[in-house]
Amino acid sequence: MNDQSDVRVRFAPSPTGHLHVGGARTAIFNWLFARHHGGRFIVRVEDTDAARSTRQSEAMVLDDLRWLGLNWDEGPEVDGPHAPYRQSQRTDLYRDVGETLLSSGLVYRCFCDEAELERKRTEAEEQGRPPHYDLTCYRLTADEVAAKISEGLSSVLRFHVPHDGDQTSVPFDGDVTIEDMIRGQITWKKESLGDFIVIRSDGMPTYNFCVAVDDHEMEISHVIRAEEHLTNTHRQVLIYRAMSWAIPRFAHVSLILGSDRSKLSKRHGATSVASYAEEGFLPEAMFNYLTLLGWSSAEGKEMFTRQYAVEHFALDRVNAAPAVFDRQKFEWLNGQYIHHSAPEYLFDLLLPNLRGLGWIQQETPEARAWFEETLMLIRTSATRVHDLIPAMQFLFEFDVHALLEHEENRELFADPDAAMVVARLAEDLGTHASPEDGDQLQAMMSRLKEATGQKGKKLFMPVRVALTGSAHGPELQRSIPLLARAAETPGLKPVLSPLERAQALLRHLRS
RNA sequence: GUCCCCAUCGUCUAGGGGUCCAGGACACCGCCCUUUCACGGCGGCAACACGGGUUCGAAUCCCGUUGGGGACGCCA
Repeated sequence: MNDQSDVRVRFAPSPTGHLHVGGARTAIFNWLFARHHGGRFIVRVEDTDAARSTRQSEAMVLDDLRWLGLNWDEGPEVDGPHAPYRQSQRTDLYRDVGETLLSSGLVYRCFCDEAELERKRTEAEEQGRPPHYDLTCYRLTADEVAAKISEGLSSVLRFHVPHDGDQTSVPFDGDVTIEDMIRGQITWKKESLGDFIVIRSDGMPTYNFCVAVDDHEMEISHVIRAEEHLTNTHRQVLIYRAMSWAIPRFAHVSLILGSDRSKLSKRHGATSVASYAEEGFLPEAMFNYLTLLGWSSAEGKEMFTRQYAVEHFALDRVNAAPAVFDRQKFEWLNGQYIHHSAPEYLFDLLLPNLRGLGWIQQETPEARAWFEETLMLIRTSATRVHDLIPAMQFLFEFDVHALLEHEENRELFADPDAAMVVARLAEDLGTHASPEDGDQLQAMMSRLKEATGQKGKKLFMPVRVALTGSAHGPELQRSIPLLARAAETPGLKPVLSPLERAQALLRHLRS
């Protein structure tokens, strides 16, 4: 690690569905670590479980990573010096290492079938023993093994954890100690470790085996991964030792928990990055929030760019305790990003929706400018991107029936004074042009004040409801001009002018 | 059950022997801003799991207890 360019880290997803937030956070920490040290960020697809892995899932996971802004230097679709980066395409490599281990006696053939193993496991558990393999096949003589093979029995390759009493002399010790960069020293005694399968009966390698082989072969310097893999580490270290390979540094990041403090899973609701994207969360906010789940900047900054995180990220500021995923804080952060987003950016995000709703019919410069001004006005009311749509609805839809279905609006116009304000408003809009800026609106309100004798809330509220259809919304000073100009902005859906709105309401109040 | 990890406000966290009757953020409550709703500003509530050590002094170090989580698979 003295030479910073030697940093090589990897994110190793199994392609069995969309990228989950836990995986995303692990990917982010790896990416941050690589970028901070000027190292390489590698993506390796762990698809040795043929039954569950699909190419479609792989594509989804890669899309999710890209959405988060995590680019990889080596991996699928990019390639690199250690290609291929899909484990299913590297099986020859694993088989070779398996053979090597078999010939040196560090791995043995095991003929026990799954049902038998299952039986032994439950038996061991009932007797309060650790559910480790009972070494039946380890004790087989060469002749017995040969006999079983000629019988046509299928077998797996099993790794033997060396113990002191072993007859075969072994070149390494079964006790394992690592210096985890987040958790410090962690030790496993060989007595607590069981022999484990390295190559399945169908010839496919198991997770713990290919991880070790690939991390070595790909020259991974730091293995940064979730804590659920912590207890696998001893197996991988044993494989490194058996092969006399240099052992990488490990850093086990704590788990992300649901509100009940168990590992975050589907039953806690949305857990995939894609589902949050669909819900209207911004990639910048997701990146920021996930980074904050376990890491904190020395300055205590809570909102930051990717660049800031790259500059300040360090593993020694990563918390060893698990973190509960707090949707409320995530929503707050997302809201902050939206409140500060450039209207141009929001407009581009929303464009497909606006087209779908018919609110924009032609993408004219005028329509674009009008929307940007609108978004500037309403962006502070949203916590998710899609909240912006209902916030703009009053500009495009006006329905007197719906308006009067609201109790508070009915009560408002039951007051003759309020109804009278609407009448004067309609008159004013009929004789003067609709106010197209704040000054004109102010002038109109002054005239209305004089004509009605009303002021304050009793003047503004009837006007607000009459023109926007609701007692709540952004400031009138800017909303009304926007509404007035919408009617004459090319490219927008044709909308009712302020005058038409006031007249429509008036007709209803009188009937 | 066995092994491993973890333990500061409800949640995310700062803190790593004295500067801590513990700081920030979200949420919540109040006030201000405001013709409404938001935004924003200000303030409030709220935590060192427990018990033993070590030390002049412990949220910080050690041991234990309790609690939580994870792993124990021919899944990854």
